[in-house]
Amino acid sequence: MKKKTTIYDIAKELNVTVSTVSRALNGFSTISEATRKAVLETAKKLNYSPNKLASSLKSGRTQTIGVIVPSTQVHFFASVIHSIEQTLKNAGYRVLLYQSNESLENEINGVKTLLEAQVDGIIASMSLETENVSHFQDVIKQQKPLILFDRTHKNINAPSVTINDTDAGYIATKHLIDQGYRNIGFVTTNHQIKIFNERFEGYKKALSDHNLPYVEDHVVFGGLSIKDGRFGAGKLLRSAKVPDAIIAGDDFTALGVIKKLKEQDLTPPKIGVMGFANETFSAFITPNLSTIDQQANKMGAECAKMFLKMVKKKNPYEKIEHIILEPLLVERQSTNKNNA
Amino acid sequence: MKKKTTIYDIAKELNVTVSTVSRALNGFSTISEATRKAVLETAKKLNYSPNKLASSLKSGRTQTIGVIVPSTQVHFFASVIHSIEQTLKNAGYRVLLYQSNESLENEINGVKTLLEAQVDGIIASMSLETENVSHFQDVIKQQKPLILFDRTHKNINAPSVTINDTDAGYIATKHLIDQGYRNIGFVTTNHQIKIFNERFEGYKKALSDHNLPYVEDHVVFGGLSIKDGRFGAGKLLRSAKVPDAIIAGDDFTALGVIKKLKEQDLTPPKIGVMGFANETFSAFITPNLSTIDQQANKMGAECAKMFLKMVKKKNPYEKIEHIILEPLLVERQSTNKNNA
DNA sequence: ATGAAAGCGCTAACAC
DNA sequence: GTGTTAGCGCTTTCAT
Repeated sequence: MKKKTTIYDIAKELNVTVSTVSRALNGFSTISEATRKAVLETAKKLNYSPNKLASSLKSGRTQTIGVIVPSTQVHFFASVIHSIEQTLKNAGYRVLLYQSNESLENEINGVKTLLEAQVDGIIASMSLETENVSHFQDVIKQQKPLILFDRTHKNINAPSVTINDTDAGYIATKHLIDQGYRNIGFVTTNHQIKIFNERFEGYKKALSDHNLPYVEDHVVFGGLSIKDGRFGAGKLLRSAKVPDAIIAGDDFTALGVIKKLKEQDLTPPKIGVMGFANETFSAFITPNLSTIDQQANKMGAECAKMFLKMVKKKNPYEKIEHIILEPLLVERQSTNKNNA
Repeated sequence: MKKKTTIYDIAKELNVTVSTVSRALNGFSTISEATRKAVLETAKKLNYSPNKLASSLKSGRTQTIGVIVPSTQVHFFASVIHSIEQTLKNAGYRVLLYQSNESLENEINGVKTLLEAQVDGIIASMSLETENVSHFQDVIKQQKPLILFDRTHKNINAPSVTINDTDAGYIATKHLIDQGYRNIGFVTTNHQIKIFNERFEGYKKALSDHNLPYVEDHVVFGGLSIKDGRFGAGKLLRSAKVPDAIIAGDDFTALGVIKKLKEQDLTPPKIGVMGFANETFSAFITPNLSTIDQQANKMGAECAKMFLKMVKKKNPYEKIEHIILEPLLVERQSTNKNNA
């Protein structure tokens, strides 16, 4: 393995200095056309490939952004990552990926790792475990752009891109009410993540706006998964007054709810079911699932644009923007009461 | 924004030299316990965070691996990335992500970008467009580990992790035959990617092993998508002898096939349908879809392990290993002929 | 239009 | 056990 070509090799070959080569390579205007051409040719001939590490060390900027998500296995996060990378690569940035796996410890390590790698900024969605957010404060302290999406936290004063989750909860509930359902249950999580609280608030507000009582027995706090959905539905079916519709914390949980209901011959829309997230499968299951679309692609693109905006400011935190996307109601069979 | 602390600041504070600090920080044994402790404390006090860029520049290793996939939106790739990152982070490596979006140009740029970022190796699955592979040869020329997974190419002499796609095609076909289907159609792609050719070979071999004729009209070459599936199914339904089962190139295509069949009141398993990939939704659609699992998580983990093995050799290409995982048959309703 | 040289933060070979 | 110093490859200020 022969040593890699550096600008010194090019300089030597042409009997010029490295500064000339560097300028030629970077398209400075103070270089004679002849020199530039010679440099470019020699670079090609010697198979030169720039070492961005060195220029990063000098400039203090790596053209790399860190992205922290719970898991790429969750389609929503994979989609957000997709658009972040797509958008940012066009602006000359690379994406360094880190998964927290819903663990706070991992997340802390992620921030540390990414900062040590000298990323120019971080885009993150928090783990379910995260309550103390001091690791994220470290990013802000360094005056590097930090953008939070979807799962944010009240104690952190950074820009964010979210959907309006109160609206999301409201819209989901209102949709069920509009369809004629009156006793609406809710299977959600007890984690202290803003979005879940907000959806719950939206749910309560919709009930109250439509003069429906809030029934404590109609809310199940647990985890979010197919299994939790089955469990939640089971619990609701055993409650004093059985709900005629159920909102689940996400589409997987909704799937569990549906499975349970099918077993009891209460296949939706007999009992209405709504999810959150609009996973790929939700359109294809039977009955297909009404849900709230969280605009993953748009969210990723907005995060990327926000980063690009912040990164060119001397003080990125001078004016903190919060972008709130509107949740989209996706009406499907599982809430189509008239066809019950 | 105050300047970041370096080992020089720590050295000055303690009246020692940077080498001492460096040694203490890196746990060299030639440092007195007292000094080490003092350094560690001061580092903490000054909020020191190492600049890995600098050490990478010095050492020539970045502890970063590049991963190139068509798109994180495809669940299979997202899963592979998931395990790669999980496995590699434990070994102290970071993952730099690049999506080709099935475009050769992007893929070429990806390799270039990652090499310029001085990654220690690359794990990649090729775009559908890729026929010329010289950009990948550049990685090998640099003697950096290159590991290809799932979508490989005959012209590239690098380690790979794949599933046995001939077997996959064979197993899928044989399963249908075992279920009693006799006229088996195939909706696949015309792209020159090894895995698709191999599945097709497996399909033909299974037919011949079971004394079934290979009927040219029963094979549709097109794209892979829900739409292509509908189209392919439509074409097969119009053929002289309508097939009683259809294998689709992937689960999305299978979904399209199923939709078309449902419209014609030929809902599987009336006509049997098999997919490839075992996407999340495949278990939840109606009828749920028999498919071939490609062991995404295992594949990612194997890629990561292969990289770790190669990276510690002086000549990583001394002995090129090809890991071939067995495809897993996932039997579900869509091929359950006895329940038709 | 080009050259000389300092320095980004860290490591390591070589002294003492 | 600790210090000195020369780079890693590149950018950039200051000269010429």
